[in-house]
Amino acid sequence: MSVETHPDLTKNQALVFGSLSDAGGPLTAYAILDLLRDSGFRAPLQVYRALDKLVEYGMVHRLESLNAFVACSHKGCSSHGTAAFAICEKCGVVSEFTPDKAMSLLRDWTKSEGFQLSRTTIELRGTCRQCAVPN
Amino acid sequence: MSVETHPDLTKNQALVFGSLSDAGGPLTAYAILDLLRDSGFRAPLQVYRALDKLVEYGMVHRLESLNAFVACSHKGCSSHGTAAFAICEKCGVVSEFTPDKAMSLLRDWTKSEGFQLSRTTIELRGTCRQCAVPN
DNA sequence: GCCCCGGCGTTACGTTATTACGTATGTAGC
DNA sequence: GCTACATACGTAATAACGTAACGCCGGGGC
Repeated sequence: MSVETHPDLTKNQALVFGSLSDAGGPLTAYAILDLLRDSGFRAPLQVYRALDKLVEYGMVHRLESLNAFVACSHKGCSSHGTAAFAICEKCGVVSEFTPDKAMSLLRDWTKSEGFQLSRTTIELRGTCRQCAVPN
Repeated sequence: MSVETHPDLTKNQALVFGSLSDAGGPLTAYAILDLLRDSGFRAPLQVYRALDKLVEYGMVHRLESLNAFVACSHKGCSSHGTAAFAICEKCGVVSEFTPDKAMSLLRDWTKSEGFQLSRTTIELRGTCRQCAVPN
């Protein structure tokens, strides 16, 4: 169904990724830990180690302003640019998108400054269309 | 020397802002607490309360990816757009800039989605010109 | 067999942030 | 003056987030 996209996951990595996929939204590391207690998880480090790898593989993103993690919304997580996130402060829904043009402008700035970019965080906080009171 | 820019700060707010200004770079809340023990600070909450106000006034920015705070680099903190930050992972230097064009594109996205934007986080991690090995 | 390495499990600890409660001070209305 | 209210403050306790250090295990290369 999905193209081959990631280096085979270990059991723990698969469990953590499964939790995030099933959740369909952001989870904190400790929330994941609680979800996986029945699967044998006992300590935060088990979660963090798996998350580190999943982030490295690009299958999971870290939301810095939430101290939480979310499964990448791209099917199969094939190659794609830097992700940005819109986070609704009312309902908690997170929308991922790929602001290529904006990134290009940010990269222009880094080039002019001689700054070697390794990672970009773009997070928008606000209210989603559903939650914006319509009347 | 500086134009009138902020609603008079309370003693604690002034102390915290002074610490950040003097530091010339990011500090964590607990680092500020340690700096201000001699001034009578005893508990984290004293720092966090002051920081909340300073951020609200736009005089201090929170760096989400660092869990730290930095004084706004605009003199007098007069009106300005959303700030972005380039953080050198080698030397820790933080450069603030105002990516108006990129923000405009991000706002285009929010408008098309009906997302009401309240706050934007843009943080670039990488290596600054000084720290990039030149040979 | 032997070594190395990546992943794993566990304990303990460090760091960051908040909840809850009570006190002090200023100001507006009466 | 007095009350009512809002804002700031002080303190203690605790919650939430993240990491260091240790040792074990299993698989691959030689």
